[in-house]
This record gives sequence, C-alpha cells and structure tokens, in this order.
Amino acid sequence: MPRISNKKIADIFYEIAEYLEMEDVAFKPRAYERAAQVIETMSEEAYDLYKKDGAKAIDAIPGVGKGMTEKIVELFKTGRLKYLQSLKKKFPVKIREITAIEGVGPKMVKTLYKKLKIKNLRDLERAARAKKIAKLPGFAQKTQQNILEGIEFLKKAKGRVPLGHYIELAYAIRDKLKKTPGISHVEVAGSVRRRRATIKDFDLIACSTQPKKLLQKFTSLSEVARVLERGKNRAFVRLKEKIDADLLVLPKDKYGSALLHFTGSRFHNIKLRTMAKERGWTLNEYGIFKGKKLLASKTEEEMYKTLGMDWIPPEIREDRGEIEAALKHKLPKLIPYGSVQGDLQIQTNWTDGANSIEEMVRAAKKLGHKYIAITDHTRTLAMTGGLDEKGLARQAKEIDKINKKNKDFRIIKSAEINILKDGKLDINENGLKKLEIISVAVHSGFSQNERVMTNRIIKAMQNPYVNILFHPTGRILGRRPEYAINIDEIIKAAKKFNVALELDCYPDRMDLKDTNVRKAVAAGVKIVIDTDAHHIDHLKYISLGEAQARRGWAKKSDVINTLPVNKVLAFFKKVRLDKLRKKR
DNA sequence: GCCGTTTTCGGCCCGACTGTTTTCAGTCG
Repeated sequence: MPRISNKKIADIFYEIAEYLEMEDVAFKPRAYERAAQVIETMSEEAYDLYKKDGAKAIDAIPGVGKGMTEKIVELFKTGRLKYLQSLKKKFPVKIREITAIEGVGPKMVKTLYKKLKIKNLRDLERAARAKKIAKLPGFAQKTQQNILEGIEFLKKAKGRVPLGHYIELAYAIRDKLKKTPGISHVEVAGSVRRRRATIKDFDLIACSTQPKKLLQKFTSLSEVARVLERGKNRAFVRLKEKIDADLLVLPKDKYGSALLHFTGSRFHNIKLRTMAKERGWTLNEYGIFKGKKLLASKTEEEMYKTLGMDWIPPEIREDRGEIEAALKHKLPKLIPYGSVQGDLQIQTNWTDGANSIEEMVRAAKKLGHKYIAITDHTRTLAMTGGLDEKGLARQAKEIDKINKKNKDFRIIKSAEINILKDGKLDINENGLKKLEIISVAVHSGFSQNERVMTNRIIKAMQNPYVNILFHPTGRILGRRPEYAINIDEIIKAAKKFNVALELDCYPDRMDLKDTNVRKAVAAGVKIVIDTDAHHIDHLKYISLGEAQARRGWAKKSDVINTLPVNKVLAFFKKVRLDKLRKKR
C-alpha cells in the first residue's frame, strides 16, 4: 500500500478544488480546500491513522466526510484517484502551475485551454510572447502583460518562505509607515501576526484620516519593486525581496474589525462570520452589524466580546477549537513572550558554528538569557569535525574556565549527540556521564522506513542518560520533508522515558511544528525551545520558538527552559537518576 | 462535499480592486 503523505493528499484536494472552480461548481471547492488545509497541517499522518483505525479515523478528520474519506482510502489502496483522473481527462491542464500566477485563476485557465490549448506554464508563456492572449475575449493587452510579468516573478519566487527570514522586513515597513500624517494605527496582520512558520506575503492594516497619502507613501517605499493594485483604501505591492505586501487603510474607529479581518486565518474568519450570521448579524472588516446598526468595530476585544467570547491570541486563530474554547472562557494561558531564560542548543566553532563559546555567551547575555547549553556535534558527524569523548572533555575544561569569569551567567555542558542507524549513541557512557544535559538527534539514514526510524529514535530515548530529542522530525522547510516517523509513538515514548522534545526554532526548521507541539503538550510531554544557533545572529530567533509554542497551545509550565538554570539542571539530573535506578 | 444546542436537508463569509466592461466576472485575501 503506497504511503501517501498528508502533503500529497492536500495537493490533490487543492487541485480538485481548482478543477471544480473551473467548472463553476458551487461550495464543493471550499469543502476541498478546507479539508486540504486541515490535512496539510495536522499533526499525524493520515496514512498512520488509516492503518491503525481504518476509514473511520479518516472520517473523523474535521472537514472530511464520507465522500473524501472514500477518496483518501482509494489513494492509500491504489496510489491513484479515479475522480481526479476524470477531471484531468476533461481538462488535461496543469492547473495549479498556471494559477500560481498572481491574478490568474481557474476561469482564465479554462478559457486559455479552450481557445488556445494552453496546458502548462510553458505553453502560456509562449502564447503570451506571441501576443495571442490579448486577442482572446475577456483578455486584453494588460492581462497579457500581467501574465508575462507574473511568470517572470514565479521563476524567481519561492512560494511560501520561512517567517524568520522576513519578519524583520515586515515590521520595518510598518515602522516606516508610522510617521505618515493622519495615521493613528498601523499593524502587521495576516500569517505574520499569527506567526505561522511559513508565510506567503505581508498583510498590513492601518487607520488614517488621510488614506490617499498613506497609500501613496506605501506604494513608493524604497522596498517596493512594483505596484500590483491601488484603490481607495487598499494597495498591493511586490517588494524587491521577492515577496508581496498588502495594505488596507480604514478609519480609526474600524481598527478592531480591520485587524481581525486581515489577521485571519481565513477559516477562523469564516467561523466567526457564520456565528454572526446565525444571530442575524453581519461581520466584515467594518464591524459587526445588526441591520445598519454598528455593534462593534473599535477593538478586537470588543468584536470578540460582542460574539460572546474572550479575545483570542492571533497565534491560535486557525479554527482548531479556539473559538469553542473562547466561548466557554476556557482558552489556555499561552506561554508569554520573553519567558525563555536560556537557549539549550548552540553550536560553536568547536564544530560547525561560526563563533567561539565566549562570543555566544556575550550575545546570549545581551539578549537577556541567563544560561546557554553548548551542544556541539559529536564524533560521527565528521563533516562538522564532531567531538569525541576526549574533545568533549577538552571543551568542558574551557567551559569551566569561562563559567568562572561569568558570575551571573551559566554555560551548561551538553552536546548534540548523534543517533546512529541502530539507535545507539556515538558517545560512550563515560562521556555521557560528564555532560549535564544530554541531547540527541538524527543526522543520517533519513530514508529509513517509518518502522525502522521510529524504533531507532525510541531506542535512543530509552537510554537513561538521554534528556532531549532535538528537531524531532528533521524537516527543513522548502528543502526536506520530515523523515518517516510515527509522531504519536515518539510522543508516547517521550512521556514514558521522560525525554523532552525540542521545538527547534531556527527559521528553516521550526520543528516540532505547531500541531505536534499541541499533541506533545496534551500528552504531558515537556518542551524545550532552542534556536540551534550556529552564529551569534541566530540567538534572536528564540521569540519565533515562543510564538510557535503558543501556536501549539503551550503554557509556560510546559516549557522547561522557562525555568532558572538551577531548576533546569535539577530537573534533568533527577530524570537521569530516576531512569538509572529503574534500569537496575 | 460538509455539517448540525434550530437541522440528516438546506444551507454554505464578505468586500475591494482590476480589466474589460456599459453593469460585471474573476481574483484575491
């Protein structure tokens, strides 16, 4: 049975949604999109659910009913989907490839295919260059030009990008707009405000008495490469950094409704609007209305309160139960920003890091950290010059020396120990004993099958010395998928063997992902938030980790390194002693 | 195609902007 990934199922459902959109089918496209989005971001693989509990487990996925369950099961059984094949037969078009162009949707694809037999991006580019597009009914010069420019952009753009590489730019743009006359509010909304691990564009909202002036300033910022849209209260630009930015400007008393609208997520908004509708109200970016009467718009708190619920932190606005919790006044108290007191994964120039231990210490202190763990790679990671037992001992001496010089700061002796293919560690027991925190990670054999990989990691976690599993699923955003592991079993083992799971918040990793954090936390597994810094400039990413922990509904008490250093060390020491005692 | 403290049938979020139009369809968020 082919192991079809969630990503693959989601891609197929998105594709179906576009084909149905093309045929003007009502409502179904959104049903498929909604299901695709849920499957794409859920914590466990649908395939694992199916193997364990059969079709009923698939049917239990929110947004997936009888029809889609059948289709998913067919994919698992045959690796194919007859329904998609029949859609493709009718319109043999690479629809998602073409609709990736900004401003080109399913309806245009249909015309392009019917009139010019355009099936993919290459056909489209050729037709546009030959000036054939402008002659089509409903198309003209401008559309043809937009298509050509859109194709050029697509060639350079990378799709969704890691938040951490762009977040500073988003806020820099916000800050530039702050000084515009007439402005009362300006804020970054959208997936940046929700702190999704990857983003597609920037959504900004502002309130101003002079929207024209503000939009003028926005579209003429030095960061802007091209203006895509510009209306009375909205503009859409393409930045030189190969990412788009959207600005919505409304009057001051609409700040709350505008911010809510532009923060999303889409499905969070849809649920709120449906709730408003059930009461005979309407909800839009201008407020909540009963007929023409305005019920709320000034602040988000007021908006939520009018709907009978508590204010919901943006990080969890994904329609994953937060609305129901807010209605019952039972939202979790999410870990506050600034809670993490020390970073427990840092590489230095002893292996593949760029800076010395002392440089890392200085940078960490500047950030307000009270401690860091030095976690250079170990022996078998040869390309990084991994340390063996002797190397670790030499490094320990160096750490002792620096610790003596720093009274108000503590360096913890640790390592990122390699889990070998059979689940053994590449540092012997004597070496392990000398470390204060023992963290382990997989760095090879990524293609092992799920059973082998899962057992391998669980075997490592059983080792009584092991405290933390680093970047548990191994994903690199946009480059490498998670390795095949059964995250449920990993979480169960983490609980059983008292091993913390890392939320590695280097922007390209963000691993554990939000939905896995939520599962781990629900299972009572402890989390640590680390940057995996290889350079002093990486330490600042810790707030991205806090953001993602919030997205996983984590509380401060779920995260070990919110504790002061003595408690952190005591915690791990106790775990080790308990495990050694049990072993005997 | 999904879903249900009104429901297993009858609903399904809402508005701005563009381009090609003479009142709107398509796209986007």
